[in-house]
Amino acid sequence: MSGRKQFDVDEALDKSMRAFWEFGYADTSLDVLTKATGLGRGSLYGTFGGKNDLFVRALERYEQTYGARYDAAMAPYAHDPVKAIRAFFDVVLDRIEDKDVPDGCLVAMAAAQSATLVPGTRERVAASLDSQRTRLSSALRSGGAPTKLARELASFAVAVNQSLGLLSRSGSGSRELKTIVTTTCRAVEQALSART
Amino acid sequence: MSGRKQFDVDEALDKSMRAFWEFGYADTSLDVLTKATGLGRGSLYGTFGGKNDLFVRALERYEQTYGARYDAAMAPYAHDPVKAIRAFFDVVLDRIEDKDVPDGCLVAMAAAQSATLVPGTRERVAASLDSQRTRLSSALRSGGAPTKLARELASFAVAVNQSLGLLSRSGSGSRELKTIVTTTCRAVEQALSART
DNA sequence: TCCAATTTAGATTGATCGATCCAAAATAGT
DNA sequence: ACTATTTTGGATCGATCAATCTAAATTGGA
Repeated sequence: MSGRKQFDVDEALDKSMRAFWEFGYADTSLDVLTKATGLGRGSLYGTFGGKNDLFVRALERYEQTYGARYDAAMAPYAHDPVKAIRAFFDVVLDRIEDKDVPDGCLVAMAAAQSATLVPGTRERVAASLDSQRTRLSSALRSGGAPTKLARELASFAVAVNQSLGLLSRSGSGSRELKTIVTTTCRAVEQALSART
Repeated sequence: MSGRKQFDVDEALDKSMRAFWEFGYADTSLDVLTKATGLGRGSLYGTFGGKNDLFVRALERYEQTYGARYDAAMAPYAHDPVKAIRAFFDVVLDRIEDKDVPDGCLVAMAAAQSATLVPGTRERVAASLDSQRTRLSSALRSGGAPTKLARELASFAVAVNQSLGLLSRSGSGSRELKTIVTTTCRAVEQALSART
């Protein structure tokens, strides 16, 4: 081998992301990572740094990938906040039902494990949650919701979203998750309409 | 020492519960447990069996302790479902603010770590979530909600409750948690009133 | 064609894990 | 007072962890 990488870095990152997503940080051993990517330890360390660096990269990739999907799904409903929220949750439900990808949500997983992550990484996860709040909040505001209410409802929706990721891990069926989403969207709708 | 235990079994269980609650299953090593309880490994194994047995006992203790508080708090509102739900969440918020006890929720923690628990324990956690759903559902029904709606709203409230435990772990302040609870209670209220 | 540069896979290291084991300690019953 | 019984704390075991290191492999440039 030579001065050229023998593997696709992006593909390796994607496979690492799925491994972390499936098993969480602590239980994704380097053995799991080498098997998932097909690479040796040397290649992983040389390319990404340590395990935590790789995890942060995976988080970023996750945020980027699904952040783009959220934006795309919500874009058509810039002045219909309820539909925007519904579109947001539909992306989430689709992802949870997607057989090609692990259950749950990488960010929810990371949040639940905050206490045992490498110190700096905890803030990284919190930032990820915050960016989600911001996304939803601005979607609601662009639909006419007052700032304070938009923030409250965004907070609320992010909370529900986290629990969807968590519940789908502990045996809840997609029917139950859908019911929760429907209830949530109704709540948002009524909160907004009560306001006008 | 002799045929009599030299320590209070219940106290040791309580301290173990708090350790699991704070660090989660995987990151509560036997070293942590021995330090938390002040006992040696021999005593822990002799009294409780292995680590997983102790964890299950801790889960049961948690469920029993807070289950009783939920019941007590909701009892006065047998025919006011909205107030009952609010009382439920007030217990949760009180617990989260309680300085004597770790952040978050042991069940939420366990649910998030389902994938890496000893196989039989996962079902135990799911059962715990289910008992919470049942509790809320019957409180709603006794307040006059139709069965199906009661189940839906109970599911919804359990989901929000899980996320409170999760968010409090990843840096959300109690103000944000309170807002989420308020939004949730409003949602329940409106869902119930829309029904009549 | 051959060497320098770089990647790679696997061996290795020190630490930590859950679990087991054992000798010392201490009381209850005789 | 003495012995049998049980508890106790620490030593120890094999396994696994993240991380480092090394030698072989490979190809681009001279």
